[in-house]
Amino acid sequence: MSTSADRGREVRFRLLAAATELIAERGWSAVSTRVLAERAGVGAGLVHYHFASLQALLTEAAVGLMREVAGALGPLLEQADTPAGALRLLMASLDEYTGRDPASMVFTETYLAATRDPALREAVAGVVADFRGLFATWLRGHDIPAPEDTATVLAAAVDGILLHRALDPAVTTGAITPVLERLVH
Amino acid sequence: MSTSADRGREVRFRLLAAATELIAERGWSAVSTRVLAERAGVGAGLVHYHFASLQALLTEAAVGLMREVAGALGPLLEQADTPAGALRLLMASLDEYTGRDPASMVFTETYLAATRDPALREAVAGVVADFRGLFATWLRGHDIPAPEDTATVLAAAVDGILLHRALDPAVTTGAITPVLERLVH
Amino acid sequence: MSTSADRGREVRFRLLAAATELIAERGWSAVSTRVLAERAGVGAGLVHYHFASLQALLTEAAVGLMREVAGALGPLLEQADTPAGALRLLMASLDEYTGRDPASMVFTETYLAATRDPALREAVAGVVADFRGLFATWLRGHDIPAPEDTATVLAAAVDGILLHRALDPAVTTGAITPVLERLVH
Amino acid sequence: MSTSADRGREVRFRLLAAATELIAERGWSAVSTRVLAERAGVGAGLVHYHFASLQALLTEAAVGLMREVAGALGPLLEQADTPAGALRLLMASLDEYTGRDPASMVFTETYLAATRDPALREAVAGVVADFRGLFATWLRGHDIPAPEDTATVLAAAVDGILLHRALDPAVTTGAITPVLERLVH
DNA sequence: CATGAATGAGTTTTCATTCAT
DNA sequence: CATGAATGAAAACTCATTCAT
Repeated sequence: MSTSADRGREVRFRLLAAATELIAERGWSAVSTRVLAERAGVGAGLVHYHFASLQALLTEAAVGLMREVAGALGPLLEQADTPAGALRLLMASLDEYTGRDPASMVFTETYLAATRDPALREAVAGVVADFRGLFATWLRGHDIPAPEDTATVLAAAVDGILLHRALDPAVTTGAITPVLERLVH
Repeated sequence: MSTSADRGREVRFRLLAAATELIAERGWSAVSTRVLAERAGVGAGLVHYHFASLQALLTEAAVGLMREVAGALGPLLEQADTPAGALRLLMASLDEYTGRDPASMVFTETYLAATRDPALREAVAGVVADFRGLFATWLRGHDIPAPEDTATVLAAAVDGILLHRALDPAVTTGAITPVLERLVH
Repeated sequence: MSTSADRGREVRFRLLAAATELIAERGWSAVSTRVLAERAGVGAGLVHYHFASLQALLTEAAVGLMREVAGALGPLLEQADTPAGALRLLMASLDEYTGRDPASMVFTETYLAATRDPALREAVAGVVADFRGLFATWLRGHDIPAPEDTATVLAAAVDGILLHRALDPAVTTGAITPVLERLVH
Repeated sequence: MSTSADRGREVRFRLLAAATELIAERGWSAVSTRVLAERAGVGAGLVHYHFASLQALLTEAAVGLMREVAGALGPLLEQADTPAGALRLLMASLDEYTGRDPASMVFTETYLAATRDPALREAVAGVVADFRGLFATWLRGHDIPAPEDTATVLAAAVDGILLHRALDPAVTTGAITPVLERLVH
């Protein structure tokens, strides 16, 4: 019933949520403590009360979101019978992401920020490795040659597609899926 | 003979060169006029003398570099006989880019900056469209089905690979090329 | 038996000990409640529970240490037979202080802080007056002319030496003692 | 006639003057950019335009003042015929400093700050070494035994006296001079 | 007696841009 | 064509203190 600790948790949560929104809207390096606190509806001083630094807060928020999104691959693969089916399910789920939606933007922003922050890079690399590993295991179980490398290409293609779709909405899964299916025959 | 105008051109050029370096090193939004002028070896006031704004300078520099790099596709395709051969040449040229080198960084930085700057987006979209168009035409001439969409996938894959390779150097063209060849039989 | 009150005393003591450490390490005005509580191993809120203000805590800690150090003069003088002997004992005890050790730093930090805090100044002036008075009485008993003023000069010299020794370790008691002996024949 | 550069020099000068005032009034670590700019009557942004950091500005100001004050020893010694005479002149000039006046405060504040800033320490140590060296040379020329060590003691005594006089105005040169004369017989 | 979340003003520093020369 | 001083807002971060629990 300790309302004090509860309020603390609530504030932390709101800050993390505001962080993902703002990374998407303004870009990683344009998220300021001021706007962050304002968006979260808390006092500006609380940012550094709950987090060691702004970077630490952004990192926790971004990696959390990435893990959540990438974690959807597991259930998705369980529903698939054939590689082509899995690919179609993956592409279907990709339709939720326009390349300019919050989640897509956070992915790319974080990839880029990771280039300049070793701690962040390690965390992000972990998420990507998990995604690739899970996919590769499934592909091997379905007799796809070079399953590791195929997973690597598919993971990269997914992010590349989001990157390009942010510039050009004509990059649709409808057009792309038939081409990508060639990868899993 | 107009030494004065020549010096002006020289300063402009040096500023543009410094801009691409710094976008790569520090990230698009962390390039400041002071550092820019220092790197170019000119007075700080000159930035706004030669360019309307810092953003305008960054845009001109980044798009210029992108056009230059993407323009290498033409000569490359002229050397190729078969689609698989073209892919191998493309991958070979990709080995120059580690994902963390200046050119790669400028590409990703600019993709992201373009998300938030309409003028920049249009310019970048143009570069990408040219790349895709050139590639698609070539693929059509070599009887690849769905040449446009194949070019789209390949262009996206290339950028996705650079993005992932920045995080994990194990993403090598050696591993990836055989998989990508499936896209072009 | 009152464990609760005992714990309170213990916390007070730990805070005071942490305060002298931190005044020495960081300087009087750079001691913050957060670091203080951390060093003492107690919650941050306790600082203001046990002390009226941070300044009050620092004052109590610093003056306590000064009184302790200055109080060593009494026993020292009891061991001395001649003025020169007393001086040599004083200089020998001065060798414990390098000018950059915790006690020396607290002395100088507190002298300076006292300049701007009347309550602190009074307390510090009392400590110095006691030191001078004790020394002067002893000097008078040993037929040194102008015992008060001699004590004043010696007390000032001691602090001046610590101040200079912090900058230049070559200011050793070995070199200085023969000169200071001239003050007491 | 370049008013622009002149104004720059003027601003630099005013900032340095304001710095010594404020170090004396508030203490080294309590001088903030805001108050500094306000006192100097310039915009707050100018502090970091003209100086690399606040510490650099404080250092330049303090060391400049110390050199100026310590430099007065030379002319003073030229006026003196005997060691006792030199001491009396030194003490007379010391009467300008009450221990709580700007110059005295800057000296002690800077000694203390030098403890925690290597660059500052070196600069301050240089000033003190010059003072001691000049004095020692003069003492040697007047047949004082152990001239170096005597100069060391006198320099330390002078600063110690200022330190104690800040706490207790009763520490007058009138009382002290006769005692110190014993050092130069 | 103790906790730790919250506050709001404070800190140094960096910035793009303007403008007089 | 070029300089560099100036501006004013914004950045991240720290702080002593209060207070509900």
